[in-house]
Amino acid sequence: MPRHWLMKSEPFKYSWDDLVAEKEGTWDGVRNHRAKNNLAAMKVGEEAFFYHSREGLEIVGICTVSVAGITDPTDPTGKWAAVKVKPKVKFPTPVTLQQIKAEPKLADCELVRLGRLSVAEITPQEWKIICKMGGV
DNA sequence: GCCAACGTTGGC
DNA sequence: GCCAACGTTGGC
Repeated sequence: MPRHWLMKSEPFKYSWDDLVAEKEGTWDGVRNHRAKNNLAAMKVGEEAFFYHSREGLEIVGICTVSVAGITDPTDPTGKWAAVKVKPKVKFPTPVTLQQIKAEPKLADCELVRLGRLSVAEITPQEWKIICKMGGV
């Protein structure tokens, strides 16, 4: 059973459009153990929402894990994990944080509960609801 | 090994 | 720009 994820990025650092332009992006720079555990658990082919934090505050699309279980190239100690992702689809309607908080079924997802977690897991039910809200 | 102080993240 | 939440650090 593939798991689902949500990855946060600040759009002025690395946005959805940047990922699309690059075709494949390395998700690195994570320095939080819980986020790292999520990164390390990802498998090739699993899908993740791409969320814009600080600015936008919305899920803008879905990306697919293309390379899993690599060590973070930006980390000199080699202790942190990273993955590579490819853009899959852009949401016709981005799903905002307000919408997620307003939906009782989504109100206790990791994204809302652990606001500062940069890589969160999404349950299959939450995944379906958010896809529908995004118009996919 | 505990806990207070401090730094960082991210929503508002 | 502020502040709450959380992680990390360092003194004891």
